[in-house]
Amino acid sequence: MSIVDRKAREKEALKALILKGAKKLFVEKGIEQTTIRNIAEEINYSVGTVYVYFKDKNDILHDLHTIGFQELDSYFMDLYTIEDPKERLKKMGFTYIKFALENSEMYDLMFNLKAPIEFLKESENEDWEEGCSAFELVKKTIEECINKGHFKGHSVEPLSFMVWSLVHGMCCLEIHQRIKNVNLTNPDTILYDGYNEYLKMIEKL
Amino acid sequence: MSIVDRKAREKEALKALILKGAKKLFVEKGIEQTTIRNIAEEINYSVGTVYVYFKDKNDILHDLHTIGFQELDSYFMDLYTIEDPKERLKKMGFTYIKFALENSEMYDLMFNLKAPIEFLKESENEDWEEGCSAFELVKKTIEECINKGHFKGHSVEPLSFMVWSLVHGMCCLEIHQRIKNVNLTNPDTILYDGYNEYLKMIEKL
DNA sequence: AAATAAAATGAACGTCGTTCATTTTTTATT
DNA sequence: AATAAAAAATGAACGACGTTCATTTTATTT
Repeated sequence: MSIVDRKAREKEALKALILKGAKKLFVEKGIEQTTIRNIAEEINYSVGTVYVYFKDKNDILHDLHTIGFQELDSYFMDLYTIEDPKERLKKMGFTYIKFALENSEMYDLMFNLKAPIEFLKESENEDWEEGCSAFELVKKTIEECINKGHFKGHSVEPLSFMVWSLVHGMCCLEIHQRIKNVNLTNPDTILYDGYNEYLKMIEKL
Repeated sequence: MSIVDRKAREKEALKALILKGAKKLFVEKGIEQTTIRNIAEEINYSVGTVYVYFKDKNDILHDLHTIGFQELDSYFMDLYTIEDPKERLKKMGFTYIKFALENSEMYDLMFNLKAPIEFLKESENEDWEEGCSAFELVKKTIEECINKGHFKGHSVEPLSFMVWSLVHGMCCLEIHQRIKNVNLTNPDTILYDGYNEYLKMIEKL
């Protein structure tokens, strides 16, 4: 079975190569501007080959969105050492924003674009695993806070949704260039200033 | 000059007709799925005619995004009768979410899509007027709250940005189908529940 | 009625995602 | 080692996209 195994490995390797090339172009020139032909050319394969390994463009985008969540997880790694849940929640917001700014195309793909969700529907997949586990992390942290006596009068899920929305909203306004085009007294620090308001808010909850 | 005037009126009328047809199709089948050919067919004109009245697709999208802000303004009308600024801020969040849910394609165009911002850049326009005046409304309301003694320790602009981000984030997660695909105990009421957390938070600030 | 100006047209261009008959390469059999 | 069978890779071709512009149609002026 060694040949069969090698074939399987090679298939995986080429699939990974396509994804690697796609991601490079996404970061370089944006998702919208990246075509299947670009990707094929980037890795020196024909257009048809891409379609041997991926059903369609949504398939590629879905796989890349999964990779994005793995990268977000790696950003979150440092958080696990923080004992105090409230401190962890604060830092989580910072890390989340940091990820979004440093990987804006991937962030858009993960949380805004239709492609990954459409792919889930087409493949009749149960639910959005990547989003689920990410949200679980927020919920778990907030639940710990509540267990420690914080956030009196709040419910875990709705509050988690609100906190997620808050940082997500800041990231979206930033990467979609909606805040730098609004007249601000300090446009360069607004994200940092907004995050500080978030910290103050957490303390008051 | 009556003929010149009539010609000008007719030009405006046809431009409005194109925008009307475009908006109808946007709502019906989504912005991504709407083509210039569709729009031309919808209003019984040729493709070329659309390009006589609009520079390109971004031009149409920018004009529609402006119309969207006018519609958002009409949603906000009721708010002006509310004397208490904190009450107004609360209702503003509700109205904002209501608009986003009832006009999700327009909302996406106004606050997420690249087209309107790209059009601004190409036309070397000063800044994003529509976004500015909308943000001014939030800032003004929050400033009134601060003047009345609320939100101690917070600054107007950063807090305005945070509040905007909060409701914007909830709207984005909803219209991009990211919350209904996350395992929730009450997926149907999460937006309402999240908004209630927002109300509680406002009270604690 | 003829000449001029303005408006509308749709064929054509290059590019997109996608398909699939064909070719090339690899593996299995004799 | 030669041949047959299977697997992998290919790229021309299709329909649709945004966009352009020489041409035709309509409206206005002379």
